[in-house]
Amino acid sequence: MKSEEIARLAGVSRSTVSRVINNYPNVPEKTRERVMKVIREYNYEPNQSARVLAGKKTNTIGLFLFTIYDINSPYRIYNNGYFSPFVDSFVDIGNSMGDYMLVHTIYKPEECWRIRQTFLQKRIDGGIIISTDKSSELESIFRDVSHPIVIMDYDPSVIEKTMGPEARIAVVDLNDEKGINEAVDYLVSLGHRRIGMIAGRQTSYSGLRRRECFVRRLEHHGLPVDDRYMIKGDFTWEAVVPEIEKLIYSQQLPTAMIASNDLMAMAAIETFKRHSIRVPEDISIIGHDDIPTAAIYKPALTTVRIPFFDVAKKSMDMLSELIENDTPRFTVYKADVGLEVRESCSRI
Amino acid sequence: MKSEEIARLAGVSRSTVSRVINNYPNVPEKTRERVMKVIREYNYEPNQSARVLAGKKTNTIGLFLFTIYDINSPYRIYNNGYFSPFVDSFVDIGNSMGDYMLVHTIYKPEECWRIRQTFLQKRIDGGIIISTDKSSELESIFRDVSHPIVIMDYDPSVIEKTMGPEARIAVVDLNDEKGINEAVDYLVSLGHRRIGMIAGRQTSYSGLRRRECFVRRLEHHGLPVDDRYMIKGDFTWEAVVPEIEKLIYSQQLPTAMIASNDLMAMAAIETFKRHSIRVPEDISIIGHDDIPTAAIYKPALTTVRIPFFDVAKKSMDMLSELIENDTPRFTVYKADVGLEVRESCSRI
DNA sequence: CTGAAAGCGCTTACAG
DNA sequence: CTGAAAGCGCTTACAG
Repeated sequence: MKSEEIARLAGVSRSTVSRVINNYPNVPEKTRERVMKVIREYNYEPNQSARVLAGKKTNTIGLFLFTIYDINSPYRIYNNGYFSPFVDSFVDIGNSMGDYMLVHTIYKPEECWRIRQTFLQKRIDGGIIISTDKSSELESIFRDVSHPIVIMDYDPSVIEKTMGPEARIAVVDLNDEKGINEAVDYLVSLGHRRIGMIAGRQTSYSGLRRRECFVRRLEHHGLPVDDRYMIKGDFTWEAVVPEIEKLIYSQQLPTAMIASNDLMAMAAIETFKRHSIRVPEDISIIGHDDIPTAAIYKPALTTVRIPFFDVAKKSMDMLSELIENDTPRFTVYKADVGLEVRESCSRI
Repeated sequence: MKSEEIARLAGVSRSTVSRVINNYPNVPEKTRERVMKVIREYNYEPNQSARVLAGKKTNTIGLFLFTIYDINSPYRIYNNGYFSPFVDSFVDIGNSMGDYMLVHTIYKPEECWRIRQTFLQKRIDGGIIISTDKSSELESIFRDVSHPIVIMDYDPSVIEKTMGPEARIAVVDLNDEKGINEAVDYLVSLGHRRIGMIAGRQTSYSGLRRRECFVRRLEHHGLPVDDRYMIKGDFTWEAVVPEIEKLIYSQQLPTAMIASNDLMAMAAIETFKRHSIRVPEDISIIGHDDIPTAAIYKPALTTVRIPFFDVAKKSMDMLSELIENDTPRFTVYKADVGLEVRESCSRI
């Protein structure tokens, strides 16, 4: 079934059918009705490719996720409580806006060409990129591609520097400073003075920055930044366990630790438990992100909450904005985060 | 940049450029090289819409998820440990096969027209449908749409009856009988005789069938099927809590229970714990699915394991098969499941 | 082995 | 308000 047949059956031209489909005003109600009747009767849907080729939008949004796991790891991307709420939210929001969502997983920077390809093939109107690590491959996309992009977890200043003159990019940033400050302040208010950190990968924007904020806040309170308590993690469970074990063997424990994500917080808690160090009785732990399991976990995790849905909504709104306006521009949005107090910390 | 310009720059016709792009054999290596060089130099990617309009495949697969949650529920689809490993796997597998994945969430049967629309607009070559409840809307799609579809969690016999003569449908089914039998047998081997079930929604294929298998297996062992121990759940956490509380107040507890999914198993465990009934000391619990959190949970959940990745892989293979062969056909694949023994059951 | 030409199914100035 | 016609950027018989 194509528009030509609809036209014939309704006794009009293809032009008129097209006007009806696109809801143009210049067609009388009676004609519109007649055409719609035929369209409904035959379950007609216009061919997407023909429409796009003739100049319409694709109504498709690309969602590109840079996973932190190896493709062979059994812990894959969406299992990661950080990504799945985002995928969830983005798909829902896109669908409810009438858009189709193309979801793509990127395992290595070298696969970035996939993003460019998707744009150049004109499969999507715009893209959401959830990245973690700084990569030159990604930055080359900011330079080349003039299509609307919203990016999360990337240093805004780097983007502003790298992006080409045609770029239409928005950055969604988290107010990490506020989140980390609240976490540190809370521990201080509970009497803690020996506070450590389980940091995220330092090649990532958020991993690096959360660590900086942490150090600054300790100094603000006049507390020592003890290198022995600064654990190098990489956002995954596996990397944390041996580091925490080393810490335990050193016999020098802090009284509290802040992790750069919840998974690492839980990995630490499990490791402490296995060595009969109780949380929160013996050591207090704060996570980051508030992934869905954080609340179910025992002890329920005190953590810095990311409002996943709101962040996704804001991102999609910004993307729509960029899609509608075809003038190059650059915007940064800083999303609010806040400490969610549960059971994993105690007064000293 | 379009093929015409590439042709001009390479000194050939658009036909030849097309032959190179599509990797047709009838073009000499030298010409191919020359064209490829220009293509690479200009980062040329053929326009997807033009290709499809001219008769090529879309290389896009639709993934349609029927969620069990209300769109307003804070527990949304991917948070549900059942869906997210599937989304994960499907996206990965599709991407690695060179396909694009269009992910769509369906909250109500009335939204089924979205699936039909996606097919009729020729956005996808085929679709994966992960359903839960029987719905006439979905069945009307099996009747109308002649596009390749793989469907999970749906009664194969119903599909075979409803599908139209042109349908190219494959069903991926789980060997629920084996899973439930192993669970019951395991509890019996631990000495349990008063075994209850926390059933899934009885409007869903798997909810209904797991219950049937459970009843049959109890009878096989000559054990009583006690209505007081048959809890009505609906696969969600919220519905289980009050039912378990009713059971607790009745003062008549079974010594073991099998839940139709892990979430309900955990909801039951949490509720028992709150009433100082210990798992597994006082009551043994078995879940179903082996969602990612099942292993981290305390007590680590003994559960019937669904091999998510393998099931997804098999589904995608069957879908590719259906896409390649355009003769109508119907296939059923029964995926293997098995009991994963952990800590949530004990000898009586 | 290669190119000219038709065609895929729409949309959109343009003319009336 | 409406239709004829050009055009979007490819692919694919077809002819040579």
